[in-house]
Amino acid sequence: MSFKPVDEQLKIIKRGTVEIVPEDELVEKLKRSKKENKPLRIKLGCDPTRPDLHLGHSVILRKMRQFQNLGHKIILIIGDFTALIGDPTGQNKTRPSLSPEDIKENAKTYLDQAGKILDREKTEIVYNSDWLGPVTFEGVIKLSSKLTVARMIERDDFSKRFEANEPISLHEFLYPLAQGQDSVHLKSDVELGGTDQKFNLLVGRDLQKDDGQDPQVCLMMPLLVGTDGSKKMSKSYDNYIGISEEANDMYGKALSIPDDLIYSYFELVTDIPTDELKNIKEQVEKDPRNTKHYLAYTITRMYHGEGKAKKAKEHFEKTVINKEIPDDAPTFEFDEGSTVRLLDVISETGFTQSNGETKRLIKQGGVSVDDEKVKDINHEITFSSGSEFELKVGKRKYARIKSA
RNA sequence: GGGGGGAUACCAAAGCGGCCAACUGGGGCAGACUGUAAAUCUGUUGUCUUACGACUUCGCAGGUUCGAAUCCUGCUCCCCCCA
Repeated sequence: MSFKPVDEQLKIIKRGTVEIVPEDELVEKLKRSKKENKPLRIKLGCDPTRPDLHLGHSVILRKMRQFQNLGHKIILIIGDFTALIGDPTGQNKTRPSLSPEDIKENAKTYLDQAGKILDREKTEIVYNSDWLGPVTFEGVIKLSSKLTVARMIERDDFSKRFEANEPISLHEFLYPLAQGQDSVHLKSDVELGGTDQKFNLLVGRDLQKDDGQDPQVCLMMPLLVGTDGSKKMSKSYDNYIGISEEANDMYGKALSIPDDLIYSYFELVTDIPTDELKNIKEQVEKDPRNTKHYLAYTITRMYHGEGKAKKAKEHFEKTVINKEIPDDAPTFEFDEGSTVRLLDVISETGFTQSNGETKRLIKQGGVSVDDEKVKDINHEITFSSGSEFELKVGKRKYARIKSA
């Protein structure tokens, strides 16, 4: 196959990147690749501890996909061995080690999800236990002699934890070495990672040099800011949009991001052509509301297709903007002629955790029947022949209740 | 090896014999508002009960006491300092 001209490739590669270390080496690698008609080896390590991928992960996976589209070889490392350590990056706690069974299960889930973004056929998948597993204790000692303690503890992750009197296990120091050893083993040309991975990626360069290899180029992508608009997108902050989420949730969550994130979301997580991004920038200024709807639509479309994306848009307009009951609200039936307390009706729907919570909701005006707020916790509903009510509990829970 | 400090609800962190279901902040939930599921403001945040109230909860197991998250004993886990 023939590769695109280097400058064209570079333009695609650089979309959204924060830093390429060093950029001129990347250019050299691309030139050589084109000249020799040999794809670059692009490496991404993934940690099989959190099987729920979200848009934050998609930033890097999409970059991998772009390399793939340019004809390069992408290699996905399932960090089944490194997961035994747990990447300390960005952590304020030691991660628990996982059992081999968990890791296997998680890796599968990971691949299923990553397959929504990557071309699975053209992706090489490797497990780093294959080469890290057989390393002897002697090998570990030799490897660990290549990094100093000073260099390790100057890292933010560690120094903060150290100052806060939080535990740092010795084995966590081995993580960057293990990850770097992956690069040596795979002879990678480029490794991708978030900006928080810079240290780990650079260790890979050092180890490769030490091994006499042409060192990898490190390409850092920004950490996507979550829907709260401040912290990085992460499951533990609950500010994420999962790539396996329902279309409706995806749409709604995308719409909840602050306006000043609209552009970067277009740049980092959508397939909008790079040339169109300029227009998007103008649109955001002129009409943030509709541009954000377009963003929500685009994201939903990428993972669920046009049809579901349109429905999600309608669903949002119907329930949130017009505050109507959605078509797919569940139905609950009660005996004809019976009189049931609202409290028990809600309990029946399973919308709340306890009666205490239900009462609280009612008192606070969070429950309405047929569009009318009910604030009396003793309110009763009589089901006569053919009666049917629309019940709304909290912001987003709807049900139809009727007699049967 | 020696010395010191700590374990409290989803998280962080007060409380140190009754006034504690437990201050406060974050988070969550709800209301108002809004183009929005954002921001902001307000309320709320153990279980059961219409309510009075009852019950379970402060690392684990016992004990002292009319009464313990608070005192004592043992156990488990964690952090710091010195060596």
